[in-house]
Amino acid sequence: MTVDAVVFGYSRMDGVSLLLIKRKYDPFKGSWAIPGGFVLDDESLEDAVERELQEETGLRINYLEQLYTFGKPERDPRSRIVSVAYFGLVKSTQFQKLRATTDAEEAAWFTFKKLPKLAFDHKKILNVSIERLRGKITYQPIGFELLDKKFPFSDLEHLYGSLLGRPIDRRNFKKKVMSMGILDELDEKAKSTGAGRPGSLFQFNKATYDRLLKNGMHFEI
Amino acid sequence: MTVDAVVFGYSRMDGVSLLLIKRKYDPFKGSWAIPGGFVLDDESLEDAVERELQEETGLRINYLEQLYTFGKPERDPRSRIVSVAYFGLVKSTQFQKLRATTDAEEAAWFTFKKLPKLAFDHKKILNVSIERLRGKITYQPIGFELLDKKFPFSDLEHLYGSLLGRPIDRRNFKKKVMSMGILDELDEKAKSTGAGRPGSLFQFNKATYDRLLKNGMHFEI
DNA sequence: GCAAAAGTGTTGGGCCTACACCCATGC
DNA sequence: GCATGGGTGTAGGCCCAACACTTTTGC
Repeated sequence: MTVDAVVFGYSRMDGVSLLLIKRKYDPFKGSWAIPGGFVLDDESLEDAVERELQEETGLRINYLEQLYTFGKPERDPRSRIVSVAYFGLVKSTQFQKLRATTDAEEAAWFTFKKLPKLAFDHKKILNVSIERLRGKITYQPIGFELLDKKFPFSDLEHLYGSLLGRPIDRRNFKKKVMSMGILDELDEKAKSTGAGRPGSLFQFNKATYDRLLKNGMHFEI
Repeated sequence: MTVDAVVFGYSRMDGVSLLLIKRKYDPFKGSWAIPGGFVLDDESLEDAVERELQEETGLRINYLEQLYTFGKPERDPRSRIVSVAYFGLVKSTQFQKLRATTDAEEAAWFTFKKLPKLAFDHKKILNVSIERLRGKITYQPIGFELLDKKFPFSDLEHLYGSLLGRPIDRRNFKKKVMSMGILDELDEKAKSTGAGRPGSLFQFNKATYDRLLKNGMHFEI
């Protein structure tokens, strides 16, 4: 029994990126792989994921959900190993921090366009994750988990645009999101990035979202 | 490592029902439980589910997908056992057939209103399944997997009505489903049930559905 | 003929899409 | 002042929800 964690991060520069580690031991020593490892006898699957991520990358994730369990008898060359894959998101602020420790020579972020070859069946696991992420952002407000606590509206727009792979109409998108009433507009402007007019900062209001959910509200982009 | 299979069936009489077995051995000997068992060393998780179902109930399922993996250390009193739960649907024709064999004294269908107390954490597994089923029928055409190959339109309507727990407008529902173009109307009438006018029979056209999917069609009820 | 279920259209309102110009800032 | 990105409103069309009477069958 192992757990693996497909962790996504986001930055305005690079768009959505994937967290990988370089394997320090055989099999696949030196290959890039999704972080993960064996589940201890007395820990839950979620605890195992968070422990492994902490050990291998030093990152603390912000959102975690179970993705899928991969159990083909031949998926690991050592022996029969079933892996429960999780799907995680980190806030943009955490995006830079990375620390290499005992189980991995290195950990790094990769954009989808510059992915290295992955160990085991991790490419397959990644594909399932990307599909899940793409699907899920349209009916659950998980996009906010990738942004800072306070963010300019254009960050959200760029995130959705890059994930959905199609241009988004700025006016319509903002109208739709704001009409849900789950974003608070702050009395604060983003600091200028050197070009263009700074926008207001926004903040996801989870309390309001939960309340609206209970009353039958339906998030959809 | 075990697998468990939450299997749903449907009949016009009883609505949606759940397949359970009576446990023949400890722990929970004599309790009703979701069918399942240990995964063999050289078989895939899916093969294990189908084998266990065949052994315990004699039923062959028509639709199977992975649901969730339950791995709390304390979920099984014997030892640390992680269970991959699957979610299955059987056609209405298969609904009656049941055979009790080696691992279970008995196997039977239960409606949600008459559920017995379940072994292990199976109640929790069931709840996740029901949620998945309710959610999924609105955006994937899995409802047809519960009906016969040929069915009167009202069966589909009753199925959706009972799963969604709200009345369905017959005219609007039929308009919507038929406009997707994934149902063929046959030159054949349902045999009379003793009351009311018999309706035409319909058949789900998977080939058409797959073709439309590729072209970006979006199933939604 | 009566009870039970199947079949069938229209309309009004709301929502979604398409679309372009001005504003604030840094250099 | 110019380049860059932020902010904003409207109109037309489409889709969806609401709604009731007639037809066929068994008894």
